[in-house]
Amino acid sequence: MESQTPVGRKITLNDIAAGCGVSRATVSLVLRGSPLVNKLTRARVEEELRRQGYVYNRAAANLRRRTSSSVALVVNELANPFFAEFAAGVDEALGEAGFVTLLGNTGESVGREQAVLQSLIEHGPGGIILSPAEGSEAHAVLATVGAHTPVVLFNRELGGTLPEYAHWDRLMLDNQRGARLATEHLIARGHRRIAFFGSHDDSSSCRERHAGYLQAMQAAGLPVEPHWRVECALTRVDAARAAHALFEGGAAPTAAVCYNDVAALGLMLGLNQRGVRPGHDFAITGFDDIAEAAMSTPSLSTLSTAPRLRGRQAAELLLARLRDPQAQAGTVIAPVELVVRESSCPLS
Amino acid sequence: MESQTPVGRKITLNDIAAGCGVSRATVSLVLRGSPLVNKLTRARVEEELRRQGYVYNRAAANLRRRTSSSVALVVNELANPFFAEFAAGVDEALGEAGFVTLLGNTGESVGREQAVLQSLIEHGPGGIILSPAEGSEAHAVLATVGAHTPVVLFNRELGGTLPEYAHWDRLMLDNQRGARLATEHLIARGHRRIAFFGSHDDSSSCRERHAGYLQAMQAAGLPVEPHWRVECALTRVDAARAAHALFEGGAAPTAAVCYNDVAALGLMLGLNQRGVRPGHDFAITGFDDIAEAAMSTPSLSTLSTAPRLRGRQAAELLLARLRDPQAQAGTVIAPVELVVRESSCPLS
DNA sequence: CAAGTGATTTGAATCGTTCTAATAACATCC
DNA sequence: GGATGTTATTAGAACGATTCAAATCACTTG
Repeated sequence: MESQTPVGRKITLNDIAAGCGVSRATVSLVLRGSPLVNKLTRARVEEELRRQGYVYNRAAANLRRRTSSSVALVVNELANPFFAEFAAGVDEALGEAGFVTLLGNTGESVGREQAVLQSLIEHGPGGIILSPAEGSEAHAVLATVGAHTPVVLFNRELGGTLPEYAHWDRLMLDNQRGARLATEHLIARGHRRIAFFGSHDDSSSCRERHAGYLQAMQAAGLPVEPHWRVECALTRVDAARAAHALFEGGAAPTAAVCYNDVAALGLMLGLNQRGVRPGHDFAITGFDDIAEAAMSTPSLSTLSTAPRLRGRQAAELLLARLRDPQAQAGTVIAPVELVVRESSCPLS
Repeated sequence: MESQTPVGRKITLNDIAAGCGVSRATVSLVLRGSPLVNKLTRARVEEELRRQGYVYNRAAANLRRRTSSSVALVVNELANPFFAEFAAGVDEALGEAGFVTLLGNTGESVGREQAVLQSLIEHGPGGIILSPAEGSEAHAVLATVGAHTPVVLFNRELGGTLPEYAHWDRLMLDNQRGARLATEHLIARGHRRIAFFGSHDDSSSCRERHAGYLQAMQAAGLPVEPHWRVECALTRVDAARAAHALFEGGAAPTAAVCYNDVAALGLMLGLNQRGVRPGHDFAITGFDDIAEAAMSTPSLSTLSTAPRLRGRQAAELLLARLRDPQAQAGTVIAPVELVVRESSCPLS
């Protein structure tokens, strides 16, 4: 029967060393599989490790080695499936590399973002993957994370500008192109009065998508009415509420390019409440391709972003940076792909 | 202009102490707001802290104090909105208490669960909140986390039994009662041939829900056909695929109690593909009340579990345990509430 | 003025690792 | 036999904080 210790102090290298008559240093070498140690000693030590139920104290090791084995992941809305998938991807890739994920959720609040970053940075993560809250400012973030910890920005830019010495990497989606593709698609289906729905212009990704939309509209020589730009918070409930604004004012749109899938699904709900049938009387596109997009009725035409893959990619970027801290900072623009489903019906 | 340090070593207590001519001990006292230190010294030290841009090294402090300021959160499927919400709730409550969340996602794999727990435990979390993967065994989990780290089990039981010395708390949903309520509701709406759809019997929560269903059926004197129990993985896609099995064999059911919302939404999709209209020709109930439940067409009748609140609650349980490690281990059964929407139509 | 008091400050040990430089034991070579 | 390697092992100082006992200082006070 293995001797287990139901209660008592934690086992340390000293206990093991004492337990089999070698020095602490030797045990440490065994732990890290050094070739310097004799086969027999190694076996004896390993047996003792098992017997006493030793567990490695990585925090102590990190302190001594001045390294880190964690990465902080700070997202603006974990409850959004896009970010949940993203987080799963990040955690997966970090885990494979032997890192652990420190989670922080800001709920789209700049204040909480500050608090969360502050708390996480004190735990000494090797780096930070940050999807900023709307309205988050570069100088504020830099002030709390400091210049020592590498940052990968995901999804959104920060407000203001970073000093040159902070070389932060970026992983962004091809927002402008995506929104342009969606708009062109709706135009090709015969729509001429097309709205842009959701989010706020505070967010860089929103501005980019809006720009793509405008680009396509202008290229097609189509006019754009002011009341075709409706802002809302990124929840289904708020999007449903905001839907009605599309029909107040002049000529009502027959289609909408939505900031993302959550906004699009909320818009569908709002339209249904008005008796307008999405995918029938009104065409809609989303952005993200979250799992629900394929499953909703009507299914949602959208831009696929492969959030889990993006998560892995963000993790890879950070790991690369940790390997080479001096490398030139880079921006990766992840491609997006138009997925046509039922919601982007032709003009009836 | 504040002097910032774009590059260089990390600032420690020693730097601060040297920088304003006091001892390391004094600076430490200032940091923790001790009343022992003189007002003037405190001011001088605080100024220096700001000037040098000091950041606290919580790992070092934890090592010395033999405490922990982190909690590991291990979930079986982060991409499931139910768990994403749960995670957000956990992180929120832990953050308020000054703890940081170490994330681990197992993707419903017992192997990954082991690996994830192993890696997390080495970072010395104060405790673990675990929603086990299907088929996870008590003795295996205990062996890797050890008896020193308190655990709160959420949502599912582990297989096998725990030794008495491991007093782990539990936060479970009132699965049996919930499923019974759902079934009784469908019976009250006139259904007599009711299926139980989704998940696998490996999972304790699934067995409990199934038991609740059987209980209601028996109480109403209704027969249960074997092919009315259809298992599937907890993704919409697999649920949609599995839907067809309901109609193979004898008398087809007119309603289904689903293991959870994801299964229910997938079932809807599968029914639509067969030309059966959920909420019209076929009644459905879910479990969890994820955000999409209210938004789907038809909207989904389900059992509300308030996942974010459960997350907070799990965190509270763990924090209470950290405050009093010797307290009797407890099991909390969180109430669930039937939310009637469109999907549970009367028998047509 | 010696001793007592309260308010501040500090030296040194410690947490559980890693790592450098030193030591020890033993074989090899001229 | 002494110089030279080779191979295994280890003592002890870090890492960046906390903490306790002890020291220092400025005042009272009998």
